[in-house]
Amino acid sequence: MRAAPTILHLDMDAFYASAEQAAKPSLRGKPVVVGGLGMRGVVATASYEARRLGVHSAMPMAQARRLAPNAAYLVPRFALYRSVSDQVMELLGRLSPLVEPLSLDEAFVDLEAGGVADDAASARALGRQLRTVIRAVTGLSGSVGLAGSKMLAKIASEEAKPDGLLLIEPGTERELLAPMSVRILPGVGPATGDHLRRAGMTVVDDLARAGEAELVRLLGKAHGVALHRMAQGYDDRPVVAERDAKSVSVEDTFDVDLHDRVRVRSEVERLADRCVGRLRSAGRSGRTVVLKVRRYDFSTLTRSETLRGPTDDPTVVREAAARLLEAVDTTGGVRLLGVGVTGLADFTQEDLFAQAAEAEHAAEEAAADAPPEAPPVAAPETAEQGAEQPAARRWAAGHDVRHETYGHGWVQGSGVGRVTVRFEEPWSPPGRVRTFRIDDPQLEPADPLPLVREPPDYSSWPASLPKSRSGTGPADGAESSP
DNA sequence: TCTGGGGTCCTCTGTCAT
DNA sequence: TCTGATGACAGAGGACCC
Repeated sequence: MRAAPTILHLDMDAFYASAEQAAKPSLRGKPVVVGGLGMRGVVATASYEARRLGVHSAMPMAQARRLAPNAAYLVPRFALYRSVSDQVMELLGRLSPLVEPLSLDEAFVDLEAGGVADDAASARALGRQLRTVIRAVTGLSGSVGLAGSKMLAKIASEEAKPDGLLLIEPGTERELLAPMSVRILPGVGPATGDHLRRAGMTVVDDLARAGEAELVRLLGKAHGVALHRMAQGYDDRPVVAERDAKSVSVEDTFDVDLHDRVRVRSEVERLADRCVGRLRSAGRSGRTVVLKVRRYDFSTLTRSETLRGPTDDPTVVREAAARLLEAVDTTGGVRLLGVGVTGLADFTQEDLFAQAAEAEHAAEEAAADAPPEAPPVAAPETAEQGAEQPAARRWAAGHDVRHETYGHGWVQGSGVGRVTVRFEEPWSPPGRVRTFRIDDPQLEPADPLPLVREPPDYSSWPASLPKSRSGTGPADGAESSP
């Protein structure tokens, strides 16, 4: 364990939902739910207002609608979230060369490697400044955890949420963790939590007292040893700045189970092409092709095939996926299909058979591609509007539009040949709603606007702010230490 | 209530070579 | 030649995370 709080964990608060509220003044203070709007969608993020109504991440969207019928339901806009995330990561990068992003809204920073904080007071001051700067630059709030390890920094930011900062003083870890639920520890999900509960262990202290041998007996070597160490507050995992992807995969859940074997096969080929597209745009190739099938009863199986060398050839991946599908019984219906590639490499080594096969297939493909393929039952993110609208003019809920007369707005809803738009910008007061025909020529899709029109100049931060300043920071949120 | 999508890591089992 | 131990690897599945 380290002697000073040298790891910072930043977690943006209800990130997707907060970004939507920042972009859409009329949604501020109101319940907002972001997620898949199809019949089988789930909640990605709920605003704190929606959480108070019982809506939470991973909840089926149908259930969320029952709990919060008046909430705004929006599809995710990853382009917007990514641009905000880039701003935040750039700020973190000024603190240290070692920044480990966990997702768009979360990251670890090794403050020791950055040499920006040498004691608890300066770490706390830095965390406070960071929250202030992030709010000024992005318009959003984030919570900061400071501790001597990744695990504890993450627990600290979790405890600080929303919009807070928590520093765990070195030496207090064990005492702090002892009464917490075992579920607070990384790697303890519903299954392991249940397993431990049946063995009479519900809080972290139970694990620390149980001893390593008992946890290994219950959970296996790797998990048991790691959990026992973490239960005592030990975690020496380093902050890793660059992580290479180990697999690439795509999958689709269908609004209605697929029964037609021919259709299943064509979907697998489509997914294989999409997967290769992703693989190629990352400049990678892969050696093992994985097919994933979730059946009507939610049972999931995977089948994989390892090729003689890595490939980024769509024909090779398509054929491997098709071979794997042959071995799967799909009677009863298919709910989800996925195609992935693992064993990634930076080069390809096509075998001669595959290349020969590709040449053979070239002619067949030209013929097969001629008639347009039937569209999927529903693209998950546009399922709601999909049924009654032509593919060229889909207006997804929450997406930005521009109207020649009324300016910038966002789609509030659409259906029966009409689209309803609310005209407002992140810095305007709540705007008016107007309805148009879906093919109105004056209405165009638009790029998201930045959430802050004129962010203050923080280009010289953190050097521009005093390094050690404890107790005089802006009172913009909860702050504590245990 | 009825369960997304994109990942990572671990464990177990079977096969094959030594 | 047969047998068992061992390790590497592939394949499948489970759990977890955001």
